[in-house]
Amino acid sequence: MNGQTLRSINKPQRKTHAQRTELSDALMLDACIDLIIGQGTQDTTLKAVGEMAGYSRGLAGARFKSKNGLFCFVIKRVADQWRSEMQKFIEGKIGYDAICAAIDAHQQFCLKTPKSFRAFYILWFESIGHDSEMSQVIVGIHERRFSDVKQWIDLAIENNQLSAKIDADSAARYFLTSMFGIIYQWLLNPRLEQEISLLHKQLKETMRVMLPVAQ
Amino acid sequence: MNGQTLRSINKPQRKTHAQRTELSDALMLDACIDLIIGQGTQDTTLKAVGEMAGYSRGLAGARFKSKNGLFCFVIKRVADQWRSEMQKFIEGKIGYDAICAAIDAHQQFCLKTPKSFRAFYILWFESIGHDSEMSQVIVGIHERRFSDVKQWIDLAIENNQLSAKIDADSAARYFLTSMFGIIYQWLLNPRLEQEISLLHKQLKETMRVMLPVAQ
DNA sequence: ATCTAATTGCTTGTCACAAACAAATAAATC
DNA sequence: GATTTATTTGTTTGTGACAAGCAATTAGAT
Repeated sequence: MNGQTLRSINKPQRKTHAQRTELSDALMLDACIDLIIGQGTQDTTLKAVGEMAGYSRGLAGARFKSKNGLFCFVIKRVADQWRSEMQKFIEGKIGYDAICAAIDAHQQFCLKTPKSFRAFYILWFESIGHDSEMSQVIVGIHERRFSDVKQWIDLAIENNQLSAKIDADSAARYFLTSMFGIIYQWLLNPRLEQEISLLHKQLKETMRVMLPVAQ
Repeated sequence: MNGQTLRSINKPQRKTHAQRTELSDALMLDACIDLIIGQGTQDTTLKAVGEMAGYSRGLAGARFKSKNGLFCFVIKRVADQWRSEMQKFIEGKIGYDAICAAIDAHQQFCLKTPKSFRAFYILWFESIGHDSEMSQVIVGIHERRFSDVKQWIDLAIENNQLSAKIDADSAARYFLTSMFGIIYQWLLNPRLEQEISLLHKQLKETMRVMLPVAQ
């Protein structure tokens, strides 16, 4: 972005409707992430999001129907964006390699600390307390991730890289569970970089034990 | 409780001031937990808590100053209650035994699913999104737990039960991190009892590897 | 191409309701 | 009986939600 945030760019005239919504969506996404990080979800208001994005107090509400709707939008957008970043780390890897790559990717994200990553997981963990649409979105993403990881393991077993005795289901679940534990620690105190990096390393070792090679 | 909830017991007359607040505190605690479980924290209002406890709409606010204040109270109360329950499982155990006992205790709680346990962790994870007093309380409890676990390990090393090479700090951190991962999974879907029980078992095995015996 | 009608983005006005606080009442303590 | 403490009631402020209106873009007809 070169120091210049999206928000500060003046919008030229004559836009198509699609461009208009695309722009305002992006600006409000940006504003919402900043607000969540800066003052928490509780104090992030629809009004503030709209105005910080350079629009009226009402736009965020009109676009997303509700505060939960806005947060759902944020989660979906960041999840998509994040998933495609993740693909670069994984490439064609499977089995233990893929898992290590996923761990590395996450660690990179934690260190770089893009605001969106942090806001995403704040919303993620918070959704536990609201029985809203957001929970559904979260559950969806969660299942998608689970089947990704499971497939990495299954493929490696088929490929004879990993032992056929492995229970891919429970290994995948254990992996995701541990990852969420680590992410929670990072949310709690992102400054403990060394400790978080060690946790990632320890998880790799655990997964190595849990995923013995064939024979 | 014998089917009869605290809330339904008629309060006899003439109580001391201490008894009065103790009673209303308990009733509101109970009501708040039920509301959190039933409709999430968002829709749990101070008014509803007061009235469900059998008082006026204003009492919860007057007693706890704010919604966050109420939630802090709930967290502190349940944490204390839960910690003393935990002590029964631990008794004098140290080292790996103590950790296994703690895992067993948690699993018991997950299975029995007392409402307070669930409400507690909902508030716990949710506090991540609010930069309020609650975060401080959570961090405090977290540090207390950490030093407990660390001490179990340190004592066992001093006692020559566990290898002196162990880094108690990082082992304790890894343990707590994994536990939170499991608890999050349980919050997400408490019905997966078998899977959760397996996760606990797997964590025991990991900790066994991470805590080698002396020699 | 150009004018008009319909659609869509965005703004403003308003209502309901919860949090927060002030002030009043009821009960216990001294 | 005076004072303190628990509980209730009254009021303010601000947010979410929605309805109605305005402004810009799009589509259709001539």
